[in-house]
Amino acid sequence: MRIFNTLTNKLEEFVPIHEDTVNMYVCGPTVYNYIHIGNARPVIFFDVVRRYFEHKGYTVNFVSNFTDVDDKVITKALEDEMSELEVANKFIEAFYRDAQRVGSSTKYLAPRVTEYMSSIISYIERLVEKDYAYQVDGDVYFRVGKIDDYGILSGRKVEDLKEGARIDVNSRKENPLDFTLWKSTDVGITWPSPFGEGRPGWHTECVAMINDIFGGKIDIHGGGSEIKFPHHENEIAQAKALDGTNIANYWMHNGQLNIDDKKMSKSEGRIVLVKDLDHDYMGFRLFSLSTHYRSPINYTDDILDSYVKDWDRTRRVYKQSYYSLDLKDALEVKSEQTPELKGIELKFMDAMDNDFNTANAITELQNLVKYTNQILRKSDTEHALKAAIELFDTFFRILGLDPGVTKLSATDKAIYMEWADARRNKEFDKADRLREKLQERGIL
RNA sequence: GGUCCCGUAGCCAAGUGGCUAAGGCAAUGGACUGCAACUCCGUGACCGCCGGUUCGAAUCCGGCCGGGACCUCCA
Repeated sequence: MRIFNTLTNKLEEFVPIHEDTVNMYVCGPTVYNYIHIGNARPVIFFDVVRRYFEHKGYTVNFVSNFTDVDDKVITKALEDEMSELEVANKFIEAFYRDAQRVGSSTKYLAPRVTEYMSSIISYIERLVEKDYAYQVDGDVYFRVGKIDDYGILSGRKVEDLKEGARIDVNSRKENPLDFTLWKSTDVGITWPSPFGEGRPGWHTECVAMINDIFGGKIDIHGGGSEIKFPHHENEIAQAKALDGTNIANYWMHNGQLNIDDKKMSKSEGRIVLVKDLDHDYMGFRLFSLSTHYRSPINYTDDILDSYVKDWDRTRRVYKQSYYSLDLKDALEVKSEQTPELKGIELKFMDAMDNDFNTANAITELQNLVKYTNQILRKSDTEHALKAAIELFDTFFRILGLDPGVTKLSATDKAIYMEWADARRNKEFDKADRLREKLQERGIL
């Protein structure tokens, strides 16, 4: 299985640190608002990464944090006259709801910054002890100049960065590239520390948590490409300062989601929240996985609509197959693999093995849709249909898609039989009434 | 200004040196059908432009045009 490692910019064969286990960490949201569809992209993609590793038999230790202390959280708390904790709780709850709506599992470890304050503080202390960080009036900054290959992840050179850096007149930093580890402040929530009252900068939480939870280097560190620099670069710098590692063997970054070919912008009204997607969550998930994760993806209502239709088609054939067996009480029939199904399965897994090429995997899902529709039109295909359903189940489990189909009740079956009889007897008025009933029940 | 990415049919999108360039949506012709819906079969591409490398390029190199990201809080 190959993964594109953004640390080396190469496709690399995946070799876990511990056999049969994948330790992965994905940078999570800052919880000061409802998540938008751009936030949902890594939530969906890395969920699929985990699902695929699990499909391959790995135990996956998946961790994704909540940044619950930060300027934006504090500002929001002041605006809404709530405590930071209340703001965080509100939006963490909303996050879980939205994540589940788009089909992502929320059963993973989700540490909060506020729960790891002592780890973060001691991490900073150790950086100071090793002289990789310095204190100025209660602030603590990281000394970027001490890291030889700073810029290794984002492919930047320190000289280039200096040219682009803004000149901060009141800077207390030795070097404009140095970043804040601890910020002295009296606005909003603060914690006592050896450096004074204040709160941590953004860049230390992830490394401190990874250190605490995993006790060292992990297999995969993921996140959006826009936080490659400076956030992930700074994580690497800190870890390198403390123990000389890159924290993770494989770095994975997903591309951005744009709206109308432009970056999302709250101020320009170009933003779509997950909670406002109405009921098109599975269509959105399909859309989100239809472009390779490293490429940018463009959202418009029309584009989403075409995937909503595609998903309708997919769940419809699944539903029809399932019900056609259920109506004959044949759901437990022995499945019989066909060469076509085998070919579809192999190509699907090949695509996933090749750096999680979900776009090509979805093509195989679509091929499965077409093939299943073909056998559905033929008679005496129960065994192949059962195999097709099983393959759908596998694909759905890996991609996190849920067709929401369950067994028919005795009443459902009775109405269906009555409808079939009425049609056979050409009692069309009666048939139409029954058809309507079946449609209401979501069976047709 | 610095660093980097992308440009494939009306729309979305795979493919990154070699059979007739996947797949979906839309459109359109046909089949099926009590009417619908669904479904099936068929129909669509001078791969942004110009030049180069090569026996051979959508794929590699150079230039141009167009779009975008990061460098600054932002997933």
